[in-house]
Amino acid sequence: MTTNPLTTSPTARHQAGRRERKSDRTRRRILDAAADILSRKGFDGTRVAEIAEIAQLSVPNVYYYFDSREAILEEVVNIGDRLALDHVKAALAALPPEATAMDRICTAFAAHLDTVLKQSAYAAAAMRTMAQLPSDIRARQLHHQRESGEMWRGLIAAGVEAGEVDPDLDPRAARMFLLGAVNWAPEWWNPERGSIEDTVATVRRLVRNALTVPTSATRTGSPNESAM
Amino acid sequence: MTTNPLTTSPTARHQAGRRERKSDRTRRRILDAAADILSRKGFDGTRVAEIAEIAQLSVPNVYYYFDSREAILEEVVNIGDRLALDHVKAALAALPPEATAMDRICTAFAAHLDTVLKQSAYAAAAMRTMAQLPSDIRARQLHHQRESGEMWRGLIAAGVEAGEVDPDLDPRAARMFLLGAVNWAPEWWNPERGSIEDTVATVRRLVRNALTVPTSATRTGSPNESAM
DNA sequence: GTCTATAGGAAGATAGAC
DNA sequence: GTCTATCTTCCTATAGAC
Repeated sequence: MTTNPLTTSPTARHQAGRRERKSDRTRRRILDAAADILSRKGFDGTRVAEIAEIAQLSVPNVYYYFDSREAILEEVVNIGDRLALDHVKAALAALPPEATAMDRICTAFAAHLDTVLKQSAYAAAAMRTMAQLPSDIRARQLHHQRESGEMWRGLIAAGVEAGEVDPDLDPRAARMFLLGAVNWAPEWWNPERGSIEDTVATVRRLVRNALTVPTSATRTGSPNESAM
Repeated sequence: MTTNPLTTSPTARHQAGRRERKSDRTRRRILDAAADILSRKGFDGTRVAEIAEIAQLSVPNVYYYFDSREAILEEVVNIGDRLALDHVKAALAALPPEATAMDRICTAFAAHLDTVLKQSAYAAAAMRTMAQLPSDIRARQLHHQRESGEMWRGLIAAGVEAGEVDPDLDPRAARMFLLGAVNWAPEWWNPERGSIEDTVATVRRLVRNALTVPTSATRTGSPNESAM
């Protein structure tokens, strides 16, 4: 979970342990810079001149490595999507077989939060700019979104089947609300106000509470008691 | 809660029930268009030409009403912030005196969600572009943010004091996670996949579950069991 | 109040020398 | 591979007629 997130980049020619060529490192500096800006300023706010400045090269030099501004941003988003999914899958795979469905759900959200906060500006950028992407880029990443969607859906469904998740919750809405909670974190999280570990621990507890079947004693009336 | 959100706009000359002049209506069309685009495309993605197109007037005409593009967007954000806070306060004021601290918290989040989803593109725009705003605009809205911050902090604190909110949760992180969940909703919510009322009901239940002191039976180990 | 025409400048992208 | 110089397009904003 602490390995270099880009050794598995779609563009990496040589995989395992092989030392990057200078060209690859420059290309990567560009992507790193773009991911950083994209996650902070959004799609239209990400300027090639600023990417070049942070990556410490000239604007034309950026175009030596990429065909267009959009091509850079599309690759950032693709890497981010993949990274987020891979980290969640890796965290799930590391769980002992006796882990409950709820353990798996909490671990998945915790891993996703860890990714967008610490592991990868790419993932943060991908999550925070989804709606802003031009339609052609969105279309090309659709199959990828579907894969993540199915994973999250499956996790929650397993929890419901096991009787560990509150069956009165709309599974889709609950899933999206919790993903939103986590995807929004880069907006407010500040290392000076609390460590990543504490924040991740909070989200674990919050998710577990939120999804667990409540004891009737603590509830007042039906879920729809007052519509607003 | 269904009154026109802009009769209380900072720029409205005549308040209560007085009919708007044509000039005010045009001004408002511009703001409406800007709010819509801003909430979808972010600060840098909002173009004056597109505002003009949606508001059905020419670009120079927009500049007859506003000094600059930034002036439009700043007013949208200010209105949005105010609207969101006012709607939450109104919902809280409408609660019966016997409402518990947890009732108040759920009602507040429900009202906020209702605002960003249904009542106001202004509120959605304000919430979703906070981090993208130029620093001068951010500075001018800071006092406003503080007022909301204090309200939310107070609601949670009251819940903890009343013994209704899980004291093991970090209050700030929990508050920000739940606000994120709600602010993120415009990204995925779709009227065809579920009504606003159902979605609001889900968030009520989710928030109540998330913050309620859990029964020890449903927990496994300490909150920090596995650090990831 | 609303428009057509246009100034002025920023940003994406390319040419071509080194 | 990297740069300086430049082209082109798009966008903010203004001038000035109606």
